[in-house]
Amino acid sequence: MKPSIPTGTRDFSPGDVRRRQYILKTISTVFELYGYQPLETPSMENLTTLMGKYGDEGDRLIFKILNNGLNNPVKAEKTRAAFENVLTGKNDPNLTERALRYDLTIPFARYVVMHQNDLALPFRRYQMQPVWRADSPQRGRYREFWQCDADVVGSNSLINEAELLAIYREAFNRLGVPGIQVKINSRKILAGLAECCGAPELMADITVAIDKLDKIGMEGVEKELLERGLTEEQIRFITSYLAIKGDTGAQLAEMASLLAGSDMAQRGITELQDTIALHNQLKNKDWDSQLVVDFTLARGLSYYTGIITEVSTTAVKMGSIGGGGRYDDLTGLFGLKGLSGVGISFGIDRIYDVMTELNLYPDTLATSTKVIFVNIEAEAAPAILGYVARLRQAGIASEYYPDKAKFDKQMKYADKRNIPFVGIVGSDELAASVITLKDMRNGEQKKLNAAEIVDFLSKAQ
RNA sequence: GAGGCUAUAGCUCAGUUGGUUAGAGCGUCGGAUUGUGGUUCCGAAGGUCGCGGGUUCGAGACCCGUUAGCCUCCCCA
Repeated sequence: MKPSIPTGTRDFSPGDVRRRQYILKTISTVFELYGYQPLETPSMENLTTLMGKYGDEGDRLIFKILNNGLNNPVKAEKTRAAFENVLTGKNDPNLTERALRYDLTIPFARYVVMHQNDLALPFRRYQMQPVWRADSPQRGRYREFWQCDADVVGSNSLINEAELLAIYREAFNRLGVPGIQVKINSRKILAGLAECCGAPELMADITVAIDKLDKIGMEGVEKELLERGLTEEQIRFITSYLAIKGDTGAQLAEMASLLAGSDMAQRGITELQDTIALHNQLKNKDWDSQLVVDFTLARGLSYYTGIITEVSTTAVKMGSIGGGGRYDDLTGLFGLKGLSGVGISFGIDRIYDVMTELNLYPDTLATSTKVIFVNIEAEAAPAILGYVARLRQAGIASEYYPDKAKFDKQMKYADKRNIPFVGIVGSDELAASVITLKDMRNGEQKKLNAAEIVDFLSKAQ
């Protein structure tokens, strides 16, 4: 049988894992700097927790888990009825009642409601775990991928928004990803647009269409709006909305006058202005990313209500590598009303792909073991095991090639593993109680005793 | 859900209008070299040409079906 892995998943070899851990470590360090605490939730949730939270398309993409014990003859009738139910496109708990998590936000909301009595609000948490989507894979899209979320619940302050934007910029600055654009918009402005053109019920259709502006152009957007049931007059209004350009201040002022008829939109504009002003107090001059207002930014998830944000890079052709926003009543879905939240997410797999394509990792990630002792003289085993024990005690990663093999083969092994030093203890060295230490990068060799080798390798790069 | 492309050695791929026994590079193993890696040189192993059917004297190639993978749209990180 030819081994394979499911579509849209991948193996990560040792070097890959080091690169991914570097990304995760960099981001978690920034999260911690901003006071966020780690959280983990189960890979699977009850299906009822997830269904209906991500829109129709989202529901379709949830990976469901088949119940165990379906072959139980006692339940055969129920199971058959459940299967009929599923054939009509519904879910049935007699067939499936659990699913793999689709994102980290809904499980977090579920967690907050379940642990509300133990939490000190406002509660800031970060979470770095895989999520699963039953989507058909393509470039930058996987069925299993990692997200890295930071959310805060129990605070309405825009300081949170301003800080989360700062987290994006700080993290991508530390990772050294070029061409980063952090785009922001407000759901309230989008709602105001729908309101002002007299089609509040078509807000979703309008946002989906205008979100594609940079992809399909103004004509494409107009065509799509028409198909989605907007009138010519409404489309003209949306066109004038999309035509607003210039620097941030001017754009916001112009938008305020265009959407003068909507209180909702005015609130959204004020929130954007305030968020940017707060962010400007926090920002670091060294960050070379851009914070840009983008009125076409929509974002799919239906639960957002305030500021929304999305991150992309101009350096590589790739979809968004992060996104987030405010959701006023997320926990309300689970019975806890009046708790507002705001959060962001880093798409680790896309960030990893971008950084791999641009080769943005520090060289130091490659090294692991510092010295390997070759196995050429069986009698030397006790002495060498003593050496590696001392080296490890001193914090130096050391190995002893476990099998007696040809010298040549062991040297090739050390070379392939990129191990910088090789320790040689044959009969001569054993008799003299020394180690011949070879630096694989320049070929130089020297004889050291046990104390000297610990000292030397502690200092050696 | 709609459309396009691909499937040949462990990996990446070549294979001429259909013509003898299926090719390369990389990797693996052995040797040059039983106490010295990277660079060389020699040799070896490794194939149901995705699967099933059809056309043909003859199919890796052409046709039909099927499965899987990749890509685009939709949507998303």
